[in-house]
Amino acid sequence: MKFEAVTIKDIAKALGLSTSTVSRALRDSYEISQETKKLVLDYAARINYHPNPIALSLKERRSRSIGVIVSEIANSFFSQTINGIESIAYNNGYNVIISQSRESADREMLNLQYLTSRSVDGLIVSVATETRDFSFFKELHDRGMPIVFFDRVVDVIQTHKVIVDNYKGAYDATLHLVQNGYRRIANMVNAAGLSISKERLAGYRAALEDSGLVVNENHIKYCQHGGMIVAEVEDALNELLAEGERPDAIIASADKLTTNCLRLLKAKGLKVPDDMGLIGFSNTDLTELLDPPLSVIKQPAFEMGEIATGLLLQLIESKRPVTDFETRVLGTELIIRGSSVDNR
Amino acid sequence: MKFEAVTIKDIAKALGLSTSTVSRALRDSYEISQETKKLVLDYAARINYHPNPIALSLKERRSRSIGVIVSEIANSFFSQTINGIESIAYNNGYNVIISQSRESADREMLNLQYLTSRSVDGLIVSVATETRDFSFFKELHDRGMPIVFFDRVVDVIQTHKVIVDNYKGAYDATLHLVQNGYRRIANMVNAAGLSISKERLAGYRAALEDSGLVVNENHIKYCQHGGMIVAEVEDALNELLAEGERPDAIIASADKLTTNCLRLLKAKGLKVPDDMGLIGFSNTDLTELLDPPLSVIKQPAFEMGEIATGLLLQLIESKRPVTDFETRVLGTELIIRGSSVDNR
DNA sequence: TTGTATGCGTTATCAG
DNA sequence: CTGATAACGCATACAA
Repeated sequence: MKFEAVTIKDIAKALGLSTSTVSRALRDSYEISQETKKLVLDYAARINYHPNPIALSLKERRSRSIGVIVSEIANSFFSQTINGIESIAYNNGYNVIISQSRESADREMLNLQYLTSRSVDGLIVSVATETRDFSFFKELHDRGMPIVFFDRVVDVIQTHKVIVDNYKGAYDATLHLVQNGYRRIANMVNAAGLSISKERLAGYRAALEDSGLVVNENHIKYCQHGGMIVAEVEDALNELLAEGERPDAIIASADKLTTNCLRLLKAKGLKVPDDMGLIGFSNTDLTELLDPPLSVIKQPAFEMGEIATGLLLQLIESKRPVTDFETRVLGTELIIRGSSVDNR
Repeated sequence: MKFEAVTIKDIAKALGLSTSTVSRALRDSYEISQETKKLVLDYAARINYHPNPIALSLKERRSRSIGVIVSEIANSFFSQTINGIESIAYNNGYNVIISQSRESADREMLNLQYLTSRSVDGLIVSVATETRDFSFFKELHDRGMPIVFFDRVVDVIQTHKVIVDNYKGAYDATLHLVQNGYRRIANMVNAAGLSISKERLAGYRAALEDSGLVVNENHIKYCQHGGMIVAEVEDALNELLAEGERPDAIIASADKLTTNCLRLLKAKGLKVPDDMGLIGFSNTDLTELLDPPLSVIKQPAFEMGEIATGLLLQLIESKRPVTDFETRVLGTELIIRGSSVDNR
């Protein structure tokens, strides 16, 4: 009853043809006469025929849909990326199915199973903080499922990846703090296992070392939940403030880490950047309207989504198995107090 | 080749049974012996069998998936709502397919067609600003497609709706401005056709009238694109500032309207709230960290998503056609300078 | 209690 | 050029 769609059969019956003829006419097959074609096409258009994608999926083992797994949709970076993904997918007639891992490895795997069993033609993934075991991804990929990773990528899987230059982003930001007189720069890092964490931490370390400063290991605090849970940021911050060598600035290597750090500092009456320098990775809106504006490292999220999708569609639609995968590295934008100072 | 899933047929062959027996055993049918059931279930579990949702969809004309249409994913309000939607859907074994209208009526209809042809079991929709003609929605709904509207609802369609008390939200905010000495309060409104625009405008009018103030029609500016395009906000703002009776405060009735207004005021060197009062509907992060914090009317987005999904699943799973639909009205939160002063 | 046949909408293969 | 038939994976009415 629900949405009684017209089928090929309806057309065939109405026109006194067979379903195969109709099917071929609709697909513009060379072996159908012009008249029949026109007849069928006109009628199909008139009664607003649309092929049933479900039937097609069953038959062709493809669904013209791509699965996306991110940790949280309600996160500016990811929602901006999804925007880019959807945009390209839409233009190419693909549908997007989005799911959230909420940083849970279990949930990530469930989503993965669901999406594959739903015959998505490919996957775009940014892995959960919790995930340690990537064998499921690997197995899937080995079986031929096209996967493109972005942001949080998986080293052990050979496929296209889209990331930003996290190393340089953190490096430049740290250097900027040094150049502005900060000497005891701490680093609040996302979950240790993530690719982005490692890269950003490395950039931070290198900038300090290149500036002739010594890295104080007590100044590096990991937050397993990436700042989602305020308490963990608070603990980390309190530890930093209680340090013998108390930091005078912080690099926050995740979006929520940055904003929650800012909240907590404000709550403690510490002014940014006078009492405490702060630069963080963030794609949140309004940072430039804070007073003073918050300095951030911003990722080209929308573009990342576009690129990832382009690469994925390429994989999906290429006839032969691809072996030379590429890692696309985009530049971050260092926005100091509301105005961009550095690009690429 | 890709993801060679095991089918019922494989199990049947391996166990020397017929596919129907296997199918029934898996569905725990009463007409299958305990032994056979156990045999089948154990084997199925062992080889990690999962029914093919596509085949199921084709057969049962249902997909255990729900379609969501919003204007923009990368908008705090909508991404928070989607978060709530996904959360409930996930708990009930439903999949969510999200699409964006980008405020275009055409695109909205395309998405609608796509989703229905993909056999979604129901729809959760917040209509595009551009949409004037709701006959497609109506037709779909009349044909039995369960639809729940949220935020921007459609009057002419009798179904569940989830909204906030936009009238009261705007009323309270306007009143608050009056009580703080503002007398010439303007209103920047989203596209005129939207339900939320009308409701918010009505609340604004009522508050002024109840305060003994006269509504100056020149103080009401519509922005067709809801503030997405900076230029339209700028034009509206410039017109307001050029008014003979120049406004001393603004109610911004949409998220982007609020933030872009703030940006422009700042650019013009007008301080909020000293030079110009401003309260807007907004679910954007960080507003409480602005200095001074921005006063906003905040919607319980996540909760709205949860409720809408609950209602939709109810519709989907109810055997008989539902006729008594309800409109769930939630309270907004008026947050003045970072601290909530009013609820419900 | 189990098996056989049919159909969901489509396309591919094989006959005419 | 066109038509009949099988198949994709599953559930079910009908047989046995």
